[in-house]
Amino acid sequence: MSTFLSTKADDIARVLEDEIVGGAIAPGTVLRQEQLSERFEVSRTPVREALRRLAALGLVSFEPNRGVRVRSVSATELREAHLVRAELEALATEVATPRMTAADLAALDAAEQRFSELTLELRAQARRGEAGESSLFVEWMQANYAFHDVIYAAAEMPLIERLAKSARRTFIGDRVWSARAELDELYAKNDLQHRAIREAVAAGSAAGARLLAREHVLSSGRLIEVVIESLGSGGSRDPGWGT
Amino acid sequence: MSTFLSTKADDIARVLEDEIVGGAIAPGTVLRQEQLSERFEVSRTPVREALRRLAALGLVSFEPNRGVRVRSVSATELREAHLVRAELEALATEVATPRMTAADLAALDAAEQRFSELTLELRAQARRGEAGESSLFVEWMQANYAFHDVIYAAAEMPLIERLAKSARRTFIGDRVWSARAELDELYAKNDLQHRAIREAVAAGSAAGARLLAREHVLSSGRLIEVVIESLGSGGSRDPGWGT
DNA sequence: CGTTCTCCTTTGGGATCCAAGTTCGATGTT
DNA sequence: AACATCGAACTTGGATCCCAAAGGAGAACG
Repeated sequence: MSTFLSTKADDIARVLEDEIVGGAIAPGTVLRQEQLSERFEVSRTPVREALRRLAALGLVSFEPNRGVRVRSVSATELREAHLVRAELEALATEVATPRMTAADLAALDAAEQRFSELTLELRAQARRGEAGESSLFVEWMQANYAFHDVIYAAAEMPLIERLAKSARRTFIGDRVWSARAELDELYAKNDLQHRAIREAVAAGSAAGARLLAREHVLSSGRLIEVVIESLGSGGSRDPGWGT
Repeated sequence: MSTFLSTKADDIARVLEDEIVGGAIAPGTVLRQEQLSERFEVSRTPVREALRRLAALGLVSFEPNRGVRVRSVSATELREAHLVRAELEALATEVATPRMTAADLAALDAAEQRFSELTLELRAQARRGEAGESSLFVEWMQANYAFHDVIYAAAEMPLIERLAKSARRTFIGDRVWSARAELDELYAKNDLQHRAIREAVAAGSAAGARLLAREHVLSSGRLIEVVIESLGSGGSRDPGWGT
């Protein structure tokens, strides 16, 4: 009955990690050690350990004697991340297909339904040409991830799961993007691809599911690029580099 | 004229990283903070930061209040790592092919020649049934990696390079393995595959090179499994888990 | 208008110190 | 002999205080 142990450094790292990948902390932000130690009510020691971990994960970059900066992802990095994710998800999907249980399939359906609903909302907004609230977009992305998570879980490949998830970054933050009507068909396509994957998995076609997953990730990469582009010059500069 | 800056934590992390992936520090070893701080002549503070980084890279596992342990890779983890590497290298090779310059190709040839020589040595040893010195095996693996590194460099995909390299672990350490004659053909095959990849790249066949790279990594994964197996019960226990 | 030269902030790191968790051997019990 | 218990000796996680050195923002100066 050991109370689930964890060090403060780990706790802090987890919180910051969520905030960074979730976009709550904007790329380019400089993280001050003292400020963090106040916020988490700890000394600088565990804070610095947590920051080291984030640096190793590639989320922040250490600039010796200058501080730690939240890395921003450039367009090319984003493209590369999607290429990588496409391959990894393709593999995970292939492996997962023959392993899917009825329960897994049900979970997949639930995730897909949620995703489908959010997609409809998003499309409605896009068609009306409203300035989108990014919160909806973020929710949509998370529902998307939830769908893929079911597959990862079924694949039972911890390494691949870790790597693929580390290639997921919210690059949107809390910026508002002006939804353009042309996005509508891209959203619709995304949803259809999920269904196709679902059916291929249900049919037990590992090879088919694999190809579909690959295409899906690539195409969702293109979607992201269009969205980013539609953000205008919202991208923060800095060819962030570091540890 | 900034003298190339780096923190002690980073230096320590790099050294330990090399020693762990290179097998100089055996899996399962517990790293004592005080001992490390003596060795590197620093206080415990930067040592702990370095360890956090290694933990984030998955090289060691933190066990709160117990210390850090060098993770050992299980057979299934090894298999997974090779599956992942196969996909990533396939992608990298595909991307690299149209980008290869004459200089890159020359570098590839040089790496291949070195690899080829070591392969011959290794095969001779294996055929004679001698107990192999693991140093030769390690050298051979490194030459192998050098070959692939040329391709990574040409692909210019930093993320993929980082991920793929993190999936490389020397699992052999400095244990001695009894080379078995049956390994001979596997070694030979490995070398032939390198040549095939080289030729496909030279011919500018991205798709061909991709397929060859994938097959090659998978087959070299099988080779590793056989070698490991031939090590007998040399594997250290511990379903290493952690941060 | 460009160049130094301050002063201030922040970081990297050392030295102590302490509470809490772990290890392990000694002891006692059945 | 097998087992449970207890208490020291180690280690770790972390706090605190300290200090040198590296940037950064202005001010002073040419």
